[in-house]
Amino acid sequence: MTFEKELKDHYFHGHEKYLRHISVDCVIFGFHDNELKVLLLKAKYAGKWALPGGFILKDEHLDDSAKRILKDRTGLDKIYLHQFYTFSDPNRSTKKINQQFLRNIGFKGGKSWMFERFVSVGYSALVDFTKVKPIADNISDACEWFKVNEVPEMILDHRHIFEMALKNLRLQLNFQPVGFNLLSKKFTMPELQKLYETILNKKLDRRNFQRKIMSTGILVKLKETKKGVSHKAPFYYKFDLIKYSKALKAGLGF
Amino acid sequence: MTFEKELKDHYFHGHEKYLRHISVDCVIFGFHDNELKVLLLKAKYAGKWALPGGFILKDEHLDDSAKRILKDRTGLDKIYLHQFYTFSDPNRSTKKINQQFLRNIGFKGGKSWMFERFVSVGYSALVDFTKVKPIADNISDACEWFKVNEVPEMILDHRHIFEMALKNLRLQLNFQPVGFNLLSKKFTMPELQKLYETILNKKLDRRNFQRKIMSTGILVKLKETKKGVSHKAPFYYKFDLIKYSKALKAGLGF
DNA sequence: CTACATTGTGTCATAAAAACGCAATGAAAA
DNA sequence: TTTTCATTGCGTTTTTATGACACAATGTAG
Repeated sequence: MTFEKELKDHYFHGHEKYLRHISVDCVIFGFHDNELKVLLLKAKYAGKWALPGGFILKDEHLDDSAKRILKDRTGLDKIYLHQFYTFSDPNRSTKKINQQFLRNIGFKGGKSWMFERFVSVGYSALVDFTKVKPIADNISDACEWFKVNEVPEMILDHRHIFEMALKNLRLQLNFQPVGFNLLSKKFTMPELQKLYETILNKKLDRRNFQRKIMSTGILVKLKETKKGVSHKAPFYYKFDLIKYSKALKAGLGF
Repeated sequence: MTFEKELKDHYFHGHEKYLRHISVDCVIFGFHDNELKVLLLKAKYAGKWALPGGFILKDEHLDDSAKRILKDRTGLDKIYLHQFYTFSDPNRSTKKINQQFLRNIGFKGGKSWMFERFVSVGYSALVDFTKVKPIADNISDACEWFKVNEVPEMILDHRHIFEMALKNLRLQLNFQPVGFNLLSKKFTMPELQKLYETILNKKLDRRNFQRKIMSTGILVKLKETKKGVSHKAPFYYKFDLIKYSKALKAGLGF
């Protein structure tokens, strides 16, 4: 099938395959250059950026939809996604956007399930920036990381969805393996501290942070130090996953 | 319209009024006799208990749906509802239940939007037990409070939904006016402590609890004491709403 | 081989939390 | 009327956690 034919099929027959009125949007966080980032797609023709989102197969758990959608739209695979909120403002209609989109690719309007109201379920994920290679799908012009403090204009209520995800991330910090998911296997103490500072949006005392995080027992100090820094080389650490998961049940206390 | 005609209309024309595939379920908590309780409806014919739930008008925010549904099904009005999770297991089908229901009231099967898959959005609320008079609607046999540790068998995944709501309540305790919503205007210190103990599911030291809660400044001690207890009479307290809402922004720390 | 930015470890003062003591109270029992 | 008893209100002591800061150690750049 050609791209145009596929699209037309999606607009006029997609409701045979997908549930009406329900969609999923994913907020993907990464950490790189000591900055928290979010992964966005540039919607073709609309010109604005969007969260990777999609629709629900008729017999699919939303958790699985989120995984599939993320894979299809960005290439990211085997990512743990976490549902955080459902957005149901009746004005969050994709009708105008979708009609515009259809016109742009040469179709006249008509009736489509895609013009109807959608309630969107928000999922978020934390990924190891260095391990993933995002690839835009064919209805997007680009797929890029943005610093969370410098997100561009987004379609619909995607900015609101993104902000809720960020807020939720703060609440999760003490109860989910946020550090493990966002950092590489091994990392330095300043890197971990910067991650906490970014998510909590406040400065922490370097020495007190070290004492507190080490007292939880979730870290193992490695023999290896970071090379190529023009000052005292910091040690690498890794997570003790067993102690980490135990500690998370009670909460870390940051 | 007669009851039967209304029902038939709902089954075979409801989709013209409501969104397909989406529903709302409400978990209503109350506190009475030093016990946390949940409000359930007894589904007619099914014999099992259920959370008060319902459907979404085509142009309605889910927050408003939840309010409307709660009002219609239990009589509770002006209740602050809080969305906590969306349940999307593809097996959570109401098809069998609804077909049984139709047969029981004398209709043969057929095709109905009510037989299709539903994704349900969970809302929870905290109400002053003494202030509300729950009234069952006409598709329920009863509307009753149950102790959270003694909930009866429920339809579908309603037990799971209820348990998620209870779990969520624990997280809210430090950031939402849980005490204010669940207790009467005035209350004693042991009552407040019991509420915290029930929600947190652990014993607290009476003296340390008093000191900690008073140090937050959210309570005002009244002159009045509780009458008719065969031991030292405890004082009544009320919330200082301004200080309470300020303190909640930073979290109470329980 | 010195300068420099940064790390690793430690100390001290203070605040918060946990554990416990005891007199006061008010209805019920004697 | 007096005593009993469960419970409240207010306190103390001990332990633990937090915040603020000092200083030596280290790896590269100049």
